Amino acid sequence: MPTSADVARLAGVSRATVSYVLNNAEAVRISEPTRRKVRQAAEELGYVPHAAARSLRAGHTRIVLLPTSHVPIGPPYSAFLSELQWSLRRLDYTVVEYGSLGLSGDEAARAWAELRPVAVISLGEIALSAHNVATLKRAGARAVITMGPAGVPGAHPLVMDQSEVGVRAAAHLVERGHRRIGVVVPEDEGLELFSAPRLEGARSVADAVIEPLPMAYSEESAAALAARWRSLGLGAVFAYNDEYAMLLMRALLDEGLRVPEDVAVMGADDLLIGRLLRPRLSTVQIELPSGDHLAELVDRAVREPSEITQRHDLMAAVAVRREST
Amino acid sequence: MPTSADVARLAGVSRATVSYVLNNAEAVRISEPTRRKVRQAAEELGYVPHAAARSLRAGHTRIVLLPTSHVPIGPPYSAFLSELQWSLRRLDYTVVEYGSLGLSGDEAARAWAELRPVAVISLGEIALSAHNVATLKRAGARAVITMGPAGVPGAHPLVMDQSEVGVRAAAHLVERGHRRIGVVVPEDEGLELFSAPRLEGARSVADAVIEPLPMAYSEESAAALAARWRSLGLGAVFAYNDEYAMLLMRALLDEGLRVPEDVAVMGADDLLIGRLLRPRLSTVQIELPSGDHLAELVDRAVREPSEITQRHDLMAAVAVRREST
DNA sequence: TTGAAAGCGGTACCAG
DNA sequence: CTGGTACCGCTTTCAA
Repeated sequence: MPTSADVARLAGVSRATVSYVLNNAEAVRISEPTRRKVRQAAEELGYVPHAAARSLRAGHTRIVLLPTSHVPIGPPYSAFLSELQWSLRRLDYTVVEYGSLGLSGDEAARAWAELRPVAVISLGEIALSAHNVATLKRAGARAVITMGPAGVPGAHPLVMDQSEVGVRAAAHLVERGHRRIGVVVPEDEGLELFSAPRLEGARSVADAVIEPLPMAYSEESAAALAARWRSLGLGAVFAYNDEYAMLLMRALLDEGLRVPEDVAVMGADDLLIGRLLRPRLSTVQIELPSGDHLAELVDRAVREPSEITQRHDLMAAVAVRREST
Repeated sequence: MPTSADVARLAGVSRATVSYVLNNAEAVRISEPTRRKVRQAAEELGYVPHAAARSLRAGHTRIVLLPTSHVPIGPPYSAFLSELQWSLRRLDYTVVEYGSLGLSGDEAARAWAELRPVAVISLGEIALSAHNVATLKRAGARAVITMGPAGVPGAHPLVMDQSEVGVRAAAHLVERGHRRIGVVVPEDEGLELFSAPRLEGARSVADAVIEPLPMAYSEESAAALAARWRSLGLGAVFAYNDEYAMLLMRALLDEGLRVPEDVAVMGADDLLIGRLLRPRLSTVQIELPSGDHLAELVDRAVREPSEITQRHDLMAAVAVRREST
């Protein structure tokens, strides 16, 4: 691969001049003929600058690190994430997805710090300590953003509190006269990040008696749960999200139960599949900020780290009654 | 941030020794007391090596670049992708997601090359020319893998040919006695990468007369299509994937049509939602390789670029009859 | 067994 | 307006 020295040689100028021309340096005036020579030489050689060398010299990168677990977190969140990536890209950041499953907070912080990211956006898969945040900051991170339920000292808290979803669901069911409420908890690994707070949220609602119901994402598991439904004595169920809710509702209907007369069913995330069956599924609708919005927040934090410190609440949840409750 | 020089100073040794100790260099024998001193100094300072500096010196990176468009490509593919990322991470690669929407092949190749990735895995959002592949190779890419339907000269072709899905669907419907077949084509932007080959595949089936039917991912659009269904004179429909199929089937049932008597409905991707309605949805099941498998392929290509050159076929598709056809 | 020093590719200061 | 040069942090010969 040709370097800037090769370009300089071919153009008959110095490396400094090459750098000035190719970066459109404002501070320095370069004559038009020279500019042309340099550009043409670069073109001819197929010169491409070396990002690592540049950021080594600059002392900072444009990397935004996004730790990922490989969990199917559901359409609204993955849409949000990909929008976020896209928006960051437009602001000229380089998004690095760092699979961090199984790493401790210390290990993760160290591994991330090696890349000297200018910002880290953690969804909460990894529990970061204040010390970990400090490590990242020392390594050049101008913003460490956590999106879990808990705030971490030193980090910018952008709260995405899933417990609110559980609260809305349970409150809605209580309002409609139910006391004993089942809450489906996915057995599938990795989903606790979402399911645990949702369960806790439901538990926190006054007058509700909550019964956790483990269930896997399969027809068989749903059928098994439906088969023993009558013995549970539950008049209502909040099923983690719309997919689990639909799976369970289908099984309950097959079992001969009437929805909502015998059992009220509530989902979450307001997915389109909730409208495929009759009765239509009641759900908890979630309002996520746009990826653009968060990207701008990150950008501002990077440019002016001191400015943004207060806690931002990112998520709103509201119950939507359809026909299943 | 402390550098290796700081560690050296604190430990009372040279930078070279620090490097040897921290990288467990085999070629050099360092006394145990020295090792301890160095390790402790590094620990004490919270030293974290600088990845960019290291790879600048080494002359190569461990970056695998994954261009992304921000399109909802559906569960089986996104599961495959996240599994792939995870497997690459385990092989000690750094996965960089590069949002490349709207870039031309030339622009994309240039932007990617700046990072000097050791491998590029393109899903086919960007049409790469042989020249672009050459640019990437010159920039240090030991493997350029394309997963679209078409092979690119110089790249390792890993074929994921979506047209096979259309072929299977149409063939299944023809086999069951249908001639005039509607094919739902999503209006949603970005999905042509999948939908166009699926349509073409269906078109290629002998004895089938194909009618493309644009439809958006919404109840309204499905209802509108269902409302004019009787006037279309189609006995069967292949609906891009299970989600569109379910949306349409729901609308057709609401319209008073019987499935499969009046109209046979076929989906693709074998999603769980296909089993929520009655009749259960017939579908084209797709067999994707495991992320592990592809990651190993990439790894082998990186280590021995010459070895792998023949075209790998990654995807198998097979029609699964349930009750809707 | 350890240290000195060169150099990876760019950028930006200071001279001329 | 352009060139020389020091330096970013790390690895790796080569000498001592």
